[in-house]
Amino acid sequence: MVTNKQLADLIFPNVTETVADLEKRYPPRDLPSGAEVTRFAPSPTGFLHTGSLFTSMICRKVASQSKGVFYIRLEDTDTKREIAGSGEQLLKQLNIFDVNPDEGYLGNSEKGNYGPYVQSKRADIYCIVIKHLLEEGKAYPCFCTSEQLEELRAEQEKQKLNPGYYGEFAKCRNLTNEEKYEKIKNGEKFVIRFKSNGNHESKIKVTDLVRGEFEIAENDQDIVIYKSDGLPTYHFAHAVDDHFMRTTTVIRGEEWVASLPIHVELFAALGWKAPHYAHLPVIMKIDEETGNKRKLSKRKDQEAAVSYFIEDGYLPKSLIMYLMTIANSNFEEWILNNKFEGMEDFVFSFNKMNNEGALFDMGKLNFFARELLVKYNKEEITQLAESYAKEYNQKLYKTIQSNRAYFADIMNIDREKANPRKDYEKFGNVLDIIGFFYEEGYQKALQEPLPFNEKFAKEDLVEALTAIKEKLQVNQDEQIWFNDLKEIGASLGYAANNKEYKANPEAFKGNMGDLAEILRITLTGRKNAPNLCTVMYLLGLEETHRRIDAVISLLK
RNA sequence: GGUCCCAUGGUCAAGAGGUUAAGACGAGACCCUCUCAAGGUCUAAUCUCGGGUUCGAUUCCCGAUGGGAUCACCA
Repeated sequence: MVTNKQLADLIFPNVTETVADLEKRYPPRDLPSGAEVTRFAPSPTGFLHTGSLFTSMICRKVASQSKGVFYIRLEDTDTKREIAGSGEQLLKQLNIFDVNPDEGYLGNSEKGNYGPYVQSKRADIYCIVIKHLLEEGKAYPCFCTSEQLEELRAEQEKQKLNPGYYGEFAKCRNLTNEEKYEKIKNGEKFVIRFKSNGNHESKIKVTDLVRGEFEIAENDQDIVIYKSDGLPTYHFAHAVDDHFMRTTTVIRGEEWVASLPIHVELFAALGWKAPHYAHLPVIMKIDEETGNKRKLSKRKDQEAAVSYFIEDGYLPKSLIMYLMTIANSNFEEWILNNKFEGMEDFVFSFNKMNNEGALFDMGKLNFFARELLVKYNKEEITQLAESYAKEYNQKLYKTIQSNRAYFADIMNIDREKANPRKDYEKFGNVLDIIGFFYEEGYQKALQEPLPFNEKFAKEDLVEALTAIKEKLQVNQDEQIWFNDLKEIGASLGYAANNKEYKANPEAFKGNMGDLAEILRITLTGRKNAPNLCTVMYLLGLEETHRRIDAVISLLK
């Protein structure tokens, strides 16, 4: 007769510690009442996903506002999918968004008394708990091969039964201890399964901080908790880690709702109190092919990777701000009332969260991004652009370096005034906007046909430009400058007074708008630009004349 | 397909058994104006459908439809 204990000893001969020892090693946290312990638990399988940023941002917020703890745990139990270095990468990107852990995995090191915070280093802990389950007869080794499991699945599908390893289909469940003992002795490969007592026909009530209370079928699957590679599966690691790390609130993606019954049963079998759960909606996007909503996909959507926003020169805070509007429906009004400042004072609450996945709205992100960028003064915005460019945009960096003061002046156009321009939402496209200030961008514009108004003959254009070149001075004062231009215009037959022009357009060559447009196109190559007085001032008289000459010769 | 969740303008959404059904982004118009941006004023645009309960339903209930999530020795 082989007892559970003997079987457990055979499987884990070196495990001597007990669950009680673990309880002692990881005592309840000493925190003020109401403090929440949250965690972000990524797998090191790639770069930070926008949805993960969303989740971790909320974890950070919930812990902070309750004076609790937010920690990071690396879930690296899937050795096949692991990408080297991505754990560090994740951490670095979180840091860019100011989502920093209080404890846990920190790359090369870790901090806190509830570690290790990397699952692959916790094998001994999982084994202690599994051994305990084995001894209690709540888990058992399973020797089924993947082929056998596939066959089983195929058969179940044929019979339209729920697929999986449960009830009568859980063959290894019925093996006697002697048989199990024998197989293990013979070196047969095995996994360890949790023995479920659940009934798929009955329902359990679960409570979710976002979704409220709802019913869901009990788990009846004998899920794998210990893989043949000696590492635990997610479900088991979740129960063990979040128990011993004393997590109070598990905040994770909606994709986990379906496995909640497993987790509930696991916690109950272990005799532990389950944490609170908050399952967050997924951020979506309309699929161009099907027209349906779908999860933001790293492969298809650039905005699924936070690196996209970083590399395109968005202020990290603007993404966070936008994400917060998805997180809490009352945030947007709040932040508007607070003039886009003091986000950390906003009180997040789960019941202000919609449990439907929102469509990612680039337009709204851009709105926040512009509002944020407009707050910086000349030196700050230049500094920001410079440090972005240095790391992510060499072309912009060279442009800035060629004449930093000039770049600063350009960025400062109509900036330090009551109603500043809001030209930029990110630094990735500033060169598209201000390129004409530079020789390269200007030359590029000259390659295209210049968009002069067709009502003017070439001779008119040359005449106007010649007069401007002769008489118009650079001036910082917009009024003086514009009066000068008016005078020139009047002498050429352009109406200085628009009402007069409108009353009798035939009497004039055009109005001041027409004349200004001729100059504008000449200096910038385009019909839209910041006010011409400033453009001319920044370009300088010499460059202005050079450009006028260039266009005149182009016209001839 | 089974199970769970969800359904208000283009998007994010507030809302209550009786409302002129908020607000924000976006769009359009006008004003300002050397163009653009900004700013100001204004406009258009929403309760998926069918039953039931009720004096009255967009709101509560049921069903349909649609959408989302999930069904691994992945997390």
